[in-house]
Amino acid sequence: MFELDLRSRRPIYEQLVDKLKQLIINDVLKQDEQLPSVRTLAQQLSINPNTIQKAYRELEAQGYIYSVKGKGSFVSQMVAENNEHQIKQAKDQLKKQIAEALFIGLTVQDLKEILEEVIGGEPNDSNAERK
Amino acid sequence: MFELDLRSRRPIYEQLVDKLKQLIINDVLKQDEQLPSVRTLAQQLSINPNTIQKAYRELEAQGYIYSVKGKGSFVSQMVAENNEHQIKQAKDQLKKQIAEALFIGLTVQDLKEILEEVIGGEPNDSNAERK
DNA sequence: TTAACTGTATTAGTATGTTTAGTACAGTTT
DNA sequence: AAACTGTACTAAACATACTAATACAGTTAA
Repeated sequence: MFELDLRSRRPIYEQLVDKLKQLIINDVLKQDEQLPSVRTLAQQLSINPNTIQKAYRELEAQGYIYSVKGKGSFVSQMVAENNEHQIKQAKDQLKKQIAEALFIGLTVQDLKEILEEVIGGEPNDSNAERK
Repeated sequence: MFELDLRSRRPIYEQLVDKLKQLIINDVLKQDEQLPSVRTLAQQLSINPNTIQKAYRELEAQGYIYSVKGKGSFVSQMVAENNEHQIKQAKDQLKKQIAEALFIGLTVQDLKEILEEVIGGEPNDSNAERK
């Protein structure tokens, strides 16, 4: 399903959270699609089921998936409600990131290109309402 | 000089690296300005000098400061040369971050505002050359 | 030269976090 | 009932972060 760097100083469960987020965001894993079970995925990746569970728990806490005992774990639909804190955090982080990018040498042109590139693949959301 | 959250799960030295980066990027610490010595800063922050040193070592590795034995640590001038890898990394990370921001509910309008906001405080760099 | 500063290195001990292993229990599906 | 699902718990191994103490080398000013 994907590759992990077991030798990295970055915890496996964090790598897992990141990879799965990307799959969900990029719509590779679609809404309500079932994720592999903790045991199955653990076997596929040759790591401990507890590590998978930790990643799933984190993803559930962040609202990316939901788990049902006895059934499985599924991709949840992202709702912009109740996310004010998360949104503010994302904004702050982006500001930092952009300032740092400029500092190390990216041009304003670079940034605009990146923005256009990412927006290109997204449905136009600029009329969306958020309470 | 700044505040640290000793109770955070985030390592102290990482918080230090982050704070100092921000000070350098925002020109609070200016080029060739001397940073507090590892011992002085350690005393001010009530933490171990080794932890400061670890942060300084990391900042030096990332090119933000340079240290001279017997003299001290100083803010270095950021050069866009030799940073191709770092720049590519920053671009990739920004793309990820933006995609995630859109996913959790930020609008394209939000992103454009953020970009304008950060660019506003920066010298216009769009004519800069990078080999 | 000496004293007091600077960065740097090393060793050891403690604490915390990550990962594995094993076991167990509850709910679902066939 | 059997085989799957998520979830919880304990114990041990291991890695990392941090502190503490000490030491050494280079710089600077008295």
